[in-house]
Amino acid sequence: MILKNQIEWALHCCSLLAAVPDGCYLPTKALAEFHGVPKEYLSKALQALSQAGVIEGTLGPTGGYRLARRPSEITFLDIVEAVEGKASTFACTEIRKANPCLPSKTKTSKTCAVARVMWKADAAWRESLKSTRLSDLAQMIAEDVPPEVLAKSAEWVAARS
Amino acid sequence: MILKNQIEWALHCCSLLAAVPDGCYLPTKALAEFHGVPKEYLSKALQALSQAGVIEGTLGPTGGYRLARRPSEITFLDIVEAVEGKASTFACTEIRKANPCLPSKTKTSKTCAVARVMWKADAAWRESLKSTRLSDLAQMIAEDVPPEVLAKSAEWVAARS
DNA sequence: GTATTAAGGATAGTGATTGTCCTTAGTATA
DNA sequence: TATACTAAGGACAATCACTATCCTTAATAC
Ligand code: SF4
Ligand code: SF4
Repeated sequence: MILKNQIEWALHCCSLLAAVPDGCYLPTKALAEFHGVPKEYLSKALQALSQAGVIEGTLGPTGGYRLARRPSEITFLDIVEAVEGKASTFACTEIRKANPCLPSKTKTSKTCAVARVMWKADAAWRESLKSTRLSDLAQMIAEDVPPEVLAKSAEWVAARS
Repeated sequence: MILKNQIEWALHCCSLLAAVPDGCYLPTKALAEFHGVPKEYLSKALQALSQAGVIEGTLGPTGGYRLARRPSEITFLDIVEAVEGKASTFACTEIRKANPCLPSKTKTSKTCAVARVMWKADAAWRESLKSTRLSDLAQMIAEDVPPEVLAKSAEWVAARS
């Protein structure tokens, strides 16, 4: 079980979109080039983000994408769920129904204990993702990346917005 | 992204193995029949659990599996990691390396901020799984399932141990 | 009108999950 | 000792989700 690689792409793209000047848009082409990933496929992830209302796109030359909200109002969970979906990572196939000791007049009791525990863990994962915002990420990156690289990247983005 | 169905099987099997009388073993055949899943494939999950030291098997007639430790010393995490592996659910392909503004003399700084956040969420998920033990599950099930079904199941298991 | 863009449908290629079959070796019982 | 039963595990094939590419359509700026 592993998250799709689009998750990594989406997170990085949102991080980069946070550097786009106000009122401007950054096209898919630039995002794909910056990260060295296929433009066509990255487009699918961006479409998912757009549908989820995390980013918004506009057409034409000068078109592209920008964040739909301020970085402080976008969480990792928003991005992950846009690409990966909101469904729980644990799927229950109700194998308890096969229990030979279960009378056929099954009163379909509430969801079983196993599923409840797994769903609780899933919720803990999502809660953790929800606790980090895009603005927090920008701050972490600012501490990691040398200022000159950061400035150059911002310039690179601005030139294509 | 979704957990493999063997996770559900493994959890249920461990739950059932907790009902095996002391010194006895329950064979794969019985576990598969009880849950209505293919015996051959379930066997793979049980082998993984065995290798992880969660359960232990023995050969011959009267052979089968039993828990390797007391239910209070087996957590959901033990079972999930035995089947699903210990690797993080987030894989980083280092796409930041493609950044055109990054000088080639990359000093491979520490793992990036994005990965750190994702790994932290992964850790929260595992921590939640770790907090529930097999003995807790038995208690939850005892509250959910009618006593007569519970007794009949225990009888069913004992007859095949 | 032309160039550029997002949106999205259609369709392969790839790889992991799922499932089956078979062999090998250890164990209990008669 | 012979037999029946078991776990362990290797070798596949089938299925399905993920990855990737290509193409069409519609909106926008110039
Ligand atoms: S017992 Fe729980 S996890 Fe198992 S099949 Fe039933 S609902 Fe699903
Ligand atoms: S920035 Fe982090 S998540 Fe992105 S490629 Fe680099 S290490 Fe991986």
